[in-house]
Amino acid sequence: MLKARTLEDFIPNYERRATEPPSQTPNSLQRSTRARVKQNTSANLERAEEPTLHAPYGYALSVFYNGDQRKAGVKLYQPDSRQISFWYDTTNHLPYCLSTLPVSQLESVREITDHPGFDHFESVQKFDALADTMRTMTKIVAKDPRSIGGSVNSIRERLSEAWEARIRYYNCFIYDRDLQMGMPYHLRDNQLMLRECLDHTDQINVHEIFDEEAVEFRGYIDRWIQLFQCPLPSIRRAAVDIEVYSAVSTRFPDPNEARDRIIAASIVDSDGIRCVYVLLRKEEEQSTVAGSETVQVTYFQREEELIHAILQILDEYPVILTFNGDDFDLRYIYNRAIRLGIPRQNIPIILQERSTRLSHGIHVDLYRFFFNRSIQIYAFSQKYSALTLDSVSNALLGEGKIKLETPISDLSYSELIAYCLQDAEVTLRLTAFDDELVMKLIQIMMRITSMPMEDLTRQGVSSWIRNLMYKEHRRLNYLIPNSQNILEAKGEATSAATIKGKKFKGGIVVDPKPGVHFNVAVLDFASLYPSVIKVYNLSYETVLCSHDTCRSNTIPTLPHWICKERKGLASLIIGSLRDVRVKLYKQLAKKQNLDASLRNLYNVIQLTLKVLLNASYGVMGAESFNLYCPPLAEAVTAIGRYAITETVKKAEAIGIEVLYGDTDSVFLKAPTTQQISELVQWSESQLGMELEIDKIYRYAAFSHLKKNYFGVHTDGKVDIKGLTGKKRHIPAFLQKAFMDMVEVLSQVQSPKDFEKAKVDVKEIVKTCYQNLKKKQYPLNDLALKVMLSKPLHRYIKTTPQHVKAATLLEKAGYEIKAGDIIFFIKTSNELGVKPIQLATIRDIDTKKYIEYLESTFEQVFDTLGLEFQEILGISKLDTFFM
DNA sequence: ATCTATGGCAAGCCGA
DNA sequence: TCGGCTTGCCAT
Repeated sequence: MLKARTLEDFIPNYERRATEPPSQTPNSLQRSTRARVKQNTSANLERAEEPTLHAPYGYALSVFYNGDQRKAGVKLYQPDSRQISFWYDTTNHLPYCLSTLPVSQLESVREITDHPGFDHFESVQKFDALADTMRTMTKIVAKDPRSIGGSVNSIRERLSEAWEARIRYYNCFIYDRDLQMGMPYHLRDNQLMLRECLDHTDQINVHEIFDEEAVEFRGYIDRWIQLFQCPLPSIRRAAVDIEVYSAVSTRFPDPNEARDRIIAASIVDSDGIRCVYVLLRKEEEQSTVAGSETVQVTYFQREEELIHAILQILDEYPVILTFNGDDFDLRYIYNRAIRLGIPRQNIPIILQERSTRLSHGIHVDLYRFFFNRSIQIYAFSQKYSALTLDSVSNALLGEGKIKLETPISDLSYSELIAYCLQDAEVTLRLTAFDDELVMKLIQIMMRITSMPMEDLTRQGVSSWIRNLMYKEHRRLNYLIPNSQNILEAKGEATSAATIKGKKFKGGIVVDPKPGVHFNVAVLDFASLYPSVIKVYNLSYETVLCSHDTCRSNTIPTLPHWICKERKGLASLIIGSLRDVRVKLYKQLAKKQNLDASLRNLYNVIQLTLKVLLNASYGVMGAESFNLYCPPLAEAVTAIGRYAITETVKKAEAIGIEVLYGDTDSVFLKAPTTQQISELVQWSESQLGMELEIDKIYRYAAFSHLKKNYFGVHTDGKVDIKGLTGKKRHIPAFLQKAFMDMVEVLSQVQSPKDFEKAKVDVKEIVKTCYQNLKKKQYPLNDLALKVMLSKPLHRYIKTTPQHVKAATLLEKAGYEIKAGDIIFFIKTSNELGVKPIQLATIRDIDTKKYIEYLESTFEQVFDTLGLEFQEILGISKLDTFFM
């Protein structure tokens, strides 16, 4: 149980200091007093009542440092007033770093004691996990964060060795005060107090599910459940989008220059308010298009007025959503406002190097959030690949941007209004669909990682996991090691990677048995790597630990040993998160007797955990991760390889044919129920890991290639893995023909159905071939679509075809940047390619396309016993002379 | 200032 | 012409 240290036990952090002198901040949750951008009549936005003392709680969304007050501040979202309120630190927390030198010695270092920001020294005890010993260290406390680090004269630059000196101050504050981001707090005597809130815990029988676990582990489980069972507020928010006049339509307006006028802005909020502000571009012009019942349109004669109206909106909402507002919309608004002479202090926007923030509310740039690879892959199963508002919204909402035929600057007012409004509309809806899935995901992830909303939505998984781990270090009084300390103590990886250039060996892929197989069971380990980390007590401090007595506790195939004396932090954290996901929330999400909205919530929780867990092993092997530990990463994969090879051996030993396997799965040919359950039980008892049935294929087809197969579920749904026909970059006509074939194959019930299916497939390919020869496909369907992963000039070693095409585009005056998807066709001219914008149907190289058709279908024909050439009734020579 | 990992395939580039 | 290498996309 959690009784040893409950959430309340951490609150005295605040109470203990209640006797200290009151700060200059008033004793209440206060609203920002900067109401300088006064309400404009153009927008009919309801303004909530001033918060009263009877609405005394708010959800911690963000923490920042206020330089004037020299204090950390917290932005809280009050569900009652639906506004942001501010709380400033009353605990006198100060920035610091640590040194191994004793106070007595440091006192004579004048470079530090004379530093204008120096405050005092404190002798502290810290647990050094790498050495498994307590250490006496000196806390060097400063008056402000910049005195610790961030300038050339900072204290950390004057020390030969500084510890915990590169942690942002507001994060340090969060860790030390155990602030639970995303959780509700109320105020008592100007102290922040965590608000009690456990919803629906009666449905969770924690004791039963996690009965066998050790006390330490149970503590983690209980803490996670407390975070997840607390209600999530629906946050009042508005999406904002602007349009800028542009004289040259292919040029993107420069947000740093902000030379051109802002001609429209749209605001769509979570209460259904939809407004568009439009600039009248000719003197004395009258508004030409009226609003409607659902859209309020306001016309402005002067751009300054329009900008003031936007600034008011930015200051009004607790959360402002944009799509690429960091780099464009908010940056443009700021610079344009400056250019028009609006005083800096009247602009509630804070420009930073890579992000743009708001002084009052919280700016969430959804582009940054959806750009996150883990979010793309694990939360949204790679449903979108191009990182544009149009692509993301089409994939997730089934609705995209309005297609434009004319440049923005030539649109009529009504067209401009519709276009601009749609952008804000879909931006808001990206956070609203599926019962606010994205907002919930963000809030849950904030609770797990203790990160402010702005940082969480902008930073990647390594920073999420770093925050999670750091906070745990501080909670347990562990010294946070420097990257270099870990590397010195643990060394590099010892296993040789299969792929040249990689640092260590990864997962195993079992050679597939080619052919069509009926009744295939796919078994896999539920979150293999997190399970390995949990079961084998893996963490940077437990791998190759300092105890001689642990050296006998080795792991398969590696010389590494694992600590037997102490539980590893990563093992406890990742292991408990894994268990909470697999044993609790995945089950709850499936429980039919629960209310649909509750099931949905539980599903978001398990999805959020999935996102985090899937990245948890990867960061351990990433040099950029602050707790980078190569022996740990390779220990994880080595144990993973052991688990899967032993499983294959065991399956074969009990008479099951293993058709294929990849990293954490085995594909079994027609196993009996009894065989499966024997294997599952063996895994549980011998490996300590849960092997489960992932899916059953009516039939699956393999070629001789790894990571290339398709399987048809019992309900006819088809999985296609790795086959070219499914890849994003191949021409649409091929994708279409391939999907037609898949449809035919999904109908196959038994071996005898294949004869009919083969006839249909032949027909599909034949039609495709004839259309190609007759050049009957539109150019668009023939384009290859390849992403430019870096700027053109960075392609040094080779010049791939999409780079060739992009270069032609650039010469033709198009702006080309990294991340763009280049559409090009294969041509018979010397270069071999042309960007689609510059090509006509006459340019296409028919022979090349027939080759693509062949290679794409050949992957499947291999397994079905079909011949491409034979289908077309032509010889190789024919294709050659075409 | 920012960045999860390795294994595997198709296609094309490019130097020997 | 061959084979190693680069690139992009995908599997897990």
